[in-house]
Amino acid sequence: MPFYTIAQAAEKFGLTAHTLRYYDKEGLLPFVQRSSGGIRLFSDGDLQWLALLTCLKNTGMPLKDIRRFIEWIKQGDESIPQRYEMFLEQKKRLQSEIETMQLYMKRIDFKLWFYGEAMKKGSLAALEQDNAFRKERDKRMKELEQRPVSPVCVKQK
Amino acid sequence: MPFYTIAQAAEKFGLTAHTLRYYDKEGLLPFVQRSSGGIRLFSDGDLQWLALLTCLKNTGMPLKDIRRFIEWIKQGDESIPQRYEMFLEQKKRLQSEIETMQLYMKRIDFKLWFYGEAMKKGSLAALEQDNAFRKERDKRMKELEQRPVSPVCVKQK
DNA sequence: GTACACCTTCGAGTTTACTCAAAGTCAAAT
DNA sequence: ATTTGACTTTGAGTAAACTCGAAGGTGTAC
Repeated sequence: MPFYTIAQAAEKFGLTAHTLRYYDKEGLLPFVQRSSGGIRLFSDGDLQWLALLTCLKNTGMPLKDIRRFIEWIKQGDESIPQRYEMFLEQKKRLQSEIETMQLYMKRIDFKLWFYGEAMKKGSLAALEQDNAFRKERDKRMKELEQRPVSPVCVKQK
Repeated sequence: MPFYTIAQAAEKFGLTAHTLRYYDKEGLLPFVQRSSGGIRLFSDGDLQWLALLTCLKNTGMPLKDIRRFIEWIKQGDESIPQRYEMFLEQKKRLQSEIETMQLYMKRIDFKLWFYGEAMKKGSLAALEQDNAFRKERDKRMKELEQRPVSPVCVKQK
């Protein structure tokens, strides 16, 4: 089966048909064909493109930068260095994002430990009585970085 | 020095004073004291709280969920299990986020390799001529996962 | 004592990426 | 042939998190 409907394509990437039509309107799906009746036909190549699109979008690239990338593709070979550069930047951004996420993970693990101890004791006041706990807590807190979070790009759902 | 101004506090977390005032208005800074003249005084404890706030926010928690967490804190000991549960969920979410980011990294590395090869050859048409390249490309493309993009929460900047 | 940066509140505006409603069209099944 | 349900377009509306401007108070340096 060579083609997918908009709903099938959307489903494969956790999007809605609405969203794909929006992307199309915004010029982000430049290669999708139409049937004689005007219905969008998503080929395997289009799904590959969608995989790349969602990769870029979900790693923090704004839709307008993706549009610029499409312009570069349309320009052909002369824009290859710009495209390389773009992916290099995106890699850097993603690397620093992952590192930041790992620091956040440590903070969340700390709170899990903290509330786990609190549940054992039954109350926060009781925890504060415990010298051994306070010492351990201070030690663990010191290991948490207080970092000035650079261009972080995680969004709320 | 026991207190920081709003601008100093903002700077430590890569925010603006405007944003901190917005957070305060939204009830997200419930413990910040004021001077006799009404000026916000950020203590070390407040900075700790800001570190946690930015951690939760930047790992995808909406401000309204953070507000709910504040309500739990105000309720005292009886809400400790809910708070533990909240951090457990946040940990799961962050883990899956990091895994997804690592998959995206593979896709970006693939494109870097691809455009790197293209730059060596000088044109995409020339690349397509090269049997060895096509074989290697197909092999690498097969290793890219096409799907697992569940509740991803990275945002554009 | 006045300049000046920084603080205040309030409320309106912006950005980004959707998200949906309405009204109509297409294609397969009965 | 009609019905069903997924598809189409246009254009308006929404949500979240800021972001800014206006008008005015505060406090320290010269």
